[in-house]
Amino acid sequence: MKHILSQQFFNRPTLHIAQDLLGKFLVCKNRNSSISGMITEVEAYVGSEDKASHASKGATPRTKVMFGKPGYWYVYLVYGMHHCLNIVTEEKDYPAAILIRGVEGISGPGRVTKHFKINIHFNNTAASKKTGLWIEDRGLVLKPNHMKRNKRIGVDYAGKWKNKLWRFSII
DNA sequence: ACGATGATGAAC
DNA sequence: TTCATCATCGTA
Repeated sequence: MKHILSQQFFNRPTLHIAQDLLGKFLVCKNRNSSISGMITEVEAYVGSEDKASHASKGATPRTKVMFGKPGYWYVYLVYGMHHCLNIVTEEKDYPAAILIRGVEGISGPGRVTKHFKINIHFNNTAASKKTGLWIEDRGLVLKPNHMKRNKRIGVDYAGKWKNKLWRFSII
């Protein structure tokens, strides 16, 4: 009862996927090591209109991956120091992604990438066993009352979009 | 409360 | 080519 989330899993409405990702497991594997952890907090960025999303500026060299196929990683360097890991969602040409903000025992997107040793080289690669970084379902079922939704963090510049309750976490 | 630290995108 | 900005974190 353990399977890797497919590209089709990510070709759905982003807010649904975001909630579904809670309780799933992020796995990073190479020839020397294997690390995994339960996803506990995510944040959604949906569409070109979302001023909090990098995609609101259109497709640029950095953001074009958000306009690509679902199930691909979007990794970027923020504040010159920390990497952020996102999974691209929804059909090609519709820009959306979900930021992995926390896994069990690790809180904060910069800490997640540091712990999993995820850097820019994963950008625009598929979430799959082949690339060594994927998300899997281990049969864990969360009850709705064990989840909560809140405003996103670090997007105070985004006008009305800063108030969207698009951050989901396990209580 | 604030500095670190460098890529990014827009303006010039 | 310059410049402001930034989906953060550790230290104070």
